[in-house]
Amino acid sequence: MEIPKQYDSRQSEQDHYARWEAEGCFKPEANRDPEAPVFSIAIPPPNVTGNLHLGHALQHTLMDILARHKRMSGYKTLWLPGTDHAGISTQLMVTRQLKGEGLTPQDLGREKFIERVWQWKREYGGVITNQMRREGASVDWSRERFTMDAGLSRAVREVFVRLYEAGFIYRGDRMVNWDTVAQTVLSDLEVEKKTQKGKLTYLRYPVTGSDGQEFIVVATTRPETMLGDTAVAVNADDERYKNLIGKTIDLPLTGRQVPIIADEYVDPTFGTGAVKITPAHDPNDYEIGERHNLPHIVIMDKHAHMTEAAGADFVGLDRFEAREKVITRFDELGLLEKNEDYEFAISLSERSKVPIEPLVMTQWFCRMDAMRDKALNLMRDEGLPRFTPENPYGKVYTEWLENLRDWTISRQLWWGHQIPAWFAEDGRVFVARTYEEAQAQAGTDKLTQDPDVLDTWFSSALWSFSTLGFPDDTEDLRTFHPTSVLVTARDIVFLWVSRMVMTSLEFLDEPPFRDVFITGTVLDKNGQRMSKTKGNGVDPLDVFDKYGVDATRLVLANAGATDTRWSDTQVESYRNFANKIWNAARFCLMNSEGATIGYDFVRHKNELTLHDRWCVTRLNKVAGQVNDSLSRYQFHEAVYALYHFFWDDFCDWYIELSKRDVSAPEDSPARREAVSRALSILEVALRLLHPFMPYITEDLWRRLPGTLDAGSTVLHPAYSDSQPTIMLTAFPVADKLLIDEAAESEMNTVIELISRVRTIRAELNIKPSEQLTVIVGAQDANLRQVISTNEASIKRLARASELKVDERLDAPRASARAVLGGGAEVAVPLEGLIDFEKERARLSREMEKLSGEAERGKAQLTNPNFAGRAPQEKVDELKAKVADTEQRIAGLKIMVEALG
RNA sequence: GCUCGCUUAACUCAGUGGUAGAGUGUCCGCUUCACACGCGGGAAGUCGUAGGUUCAAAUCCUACAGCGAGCACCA
Repeated sequence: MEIPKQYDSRQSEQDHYARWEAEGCFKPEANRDPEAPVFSIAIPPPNVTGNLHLGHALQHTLMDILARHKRMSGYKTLWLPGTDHAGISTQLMVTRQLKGEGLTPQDLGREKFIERVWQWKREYGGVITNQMRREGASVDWSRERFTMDAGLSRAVREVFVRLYEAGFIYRGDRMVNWDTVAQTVLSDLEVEKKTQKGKLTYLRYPVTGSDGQEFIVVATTRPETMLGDTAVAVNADDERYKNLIGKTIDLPLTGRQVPIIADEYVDPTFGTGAVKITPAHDPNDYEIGERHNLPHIVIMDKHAHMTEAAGADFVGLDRFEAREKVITRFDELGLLEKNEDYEFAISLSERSKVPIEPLVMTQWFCRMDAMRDKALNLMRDEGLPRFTPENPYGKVYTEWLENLRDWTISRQLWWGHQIPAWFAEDGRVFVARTYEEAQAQAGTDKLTQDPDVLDTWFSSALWSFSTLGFPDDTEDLRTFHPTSVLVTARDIVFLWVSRMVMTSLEFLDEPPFRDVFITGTVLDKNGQRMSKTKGNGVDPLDVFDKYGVDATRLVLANAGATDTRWSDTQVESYRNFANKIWNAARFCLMNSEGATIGYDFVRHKNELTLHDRWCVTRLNKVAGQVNDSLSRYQFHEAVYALYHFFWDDFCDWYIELSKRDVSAPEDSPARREAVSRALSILEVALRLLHPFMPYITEDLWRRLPGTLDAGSTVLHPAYSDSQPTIMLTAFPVADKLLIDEAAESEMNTVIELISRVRTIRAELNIKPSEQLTVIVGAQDANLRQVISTNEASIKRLARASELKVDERLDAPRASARAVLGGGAEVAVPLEGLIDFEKERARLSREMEKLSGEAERGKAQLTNPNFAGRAPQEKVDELKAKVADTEQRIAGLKIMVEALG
């Protein structure tokens, strides 16, 4: 046979993906059953500038498992791929590229710049999608979407116009988060809080008319903003300041007098109980300013440089330089009370990592209250979307929605969806789907479009339906929406998940998905988040190269919703598993002449060996478990069940026991039958494994005899006119006719007997080549029957030349002994090898252990409370267990006596 | 500050109201005709601490400790 001894994952990863794609296996149209149920997933579109990381690989693996499982189960399955235009990061990236050529975006102008971004996208935008092919992702590439393509842009304009017309979208002046590096406004969700060590500076403000004798002291982390103060606020109930309310202070360095006002916001117990108010540069101060009609003095520009309003001494300074200078000046004036160390939370731009500057600006906003309420109702009335894991996501989702504020949707960028609003020369604004429509509305062609673009998440919020053809009423939209499940990372539950729910309810009157699965986070081996800055990231492609895609997928499937520390040893163990699968198949194939798959275990029920019946039972139970686990998104359960079925049941027992028949004479029917059965079980196992390990299963499946024959394939009926591929076979389900409980318990007896003998061998250091005599004593006739019937199996795996079975254990004194369940006893005569003392000690130790168990069991049984209150089933269970244990103890006692 | 999660064998993690499991590692023995990325056998855990509920708690409840996450933050 030309099959190599070791599985080469790279080889099989090369061969199959292109064919699957070319033959249309990923397309829902492959399913020809008009009645087929539908399963659809919209991919969380990765950032087009990005490279694949393990977080993507995790999400994609889980989605692919679900998609392949449903597809094989006969669902018309669509997994729709695509990428996101990622406004800020893409623009920054291309800007950086230009910088290398000594150019700025302004040098190019808007149009040329955007062209340049598209050029960049054409060149590098395919990186991540090609990496997805390597993962084996069964997405329908013919439906790939990009948030900036024509269809999605149209959906964005449509939604914007409708929301504007409904009064949800408005343009207005409000305090916003300004990113001084990216030069754009950001939404609240794009701002991250970080605790930072800094200074809390206490400034003395002289009360007007007190001749520098009376001060009010304020504390601040941003002393430079004092240049824009227009009030000092105190709490009306604060005795210390009550008499000052209504007076003014002389604001140092500015020559201004500003009022002392009373506001509830001020906490008298914190700091000095007096707060400087800078309405133009602080969100809280802004609110207070609104309440008291305070003037705004803008002392900082969009680059965080001081303006002329800050005074001649400060104009042009950076905010941090200004801070130092203010402190110095106060010190010089004797107005610096103190400057103490302080830890506080600072707002940083998620993207630029620089402190956010709160500024009052004219921006576009979206009112969220009405849409929010629909989403909250959906959760309250129908419990949708259903989050897995339920905690904490169901709760934080709801809480976040309840506290939702208006959404800043405009961005001062060039790359993105330009806002469909046009201004006339007189300042009037016209919102329309097209320029022509705006012209018609305005009655003039002297219109300028708003230069701003929309938040990238505005287009992402439409992703579940814009990708399917919205606003047109397409067949795809009718067929595949709502999608079945969303699989995504936890950091975008608010940013994306909640917004998709709101827009979908608003525009389609239905949720975008019923289920949301939130994946865990892949951490480094020390439990740290992987990040570029820390340099602790693991590149999935390296892992694929080293261990194979299939092995990597198993690690990720096993992680599921749980945070997981990445370790090579885990991938390695699954790489070994893949090799195990390879070699099990290799064994079957090496003997496959004249054999075929598709053995009918029901029809040949009476010809089967015990291990056949047992393995088929296990196989069907595992099929049931896998289906059940996947329906609950418990990926790790499915992986566990498959791993242990394949390795322990199929390889360690079934194949080992099949070897006797498989090594029968070449052309004997017994041999062909045995190999056909093994091949058939293997074939079903490969199908069960396929969603998890697509490459190795396809590779091996194609080598099995009979799989590629048009007449005898096991393709799912819905795909009967497709080319044979394991992808389109029927996913196995548990077949009651093939579950044989008696076979399981009989096989357990055989396994226990063999294991006991093996243990004796190992403990007494008997050479594997030594053939033993095994003597069994059992009162139970059925037990004797089972053992006799499987004599050949037992002899083979216990390496025994002789097996004697009788009602009583009749063995020479010089024997090693052990007890089995059901009152059976086993002895292995070992003349000259038995150290009677040691043997007695060994048996006594065993006896002690069992005695302890029996004692505890009996104590429980005699406890009237237990007998009275525990369910009968549990009582019976324990009774049986104690009886068996006592039987074993009795057996051991006799054995010790037999040693003399 | 609030909310949530985690704490089980040396390591990484499953798990369940009824006498503790896996993988890796470790120890012993193996060129057993698919596989040394393997085969057979073994050792190894007061299931974070303290209470409570229960016939029975590692599992449910309460408090505490440690770790982590999210949200909100007071100048």
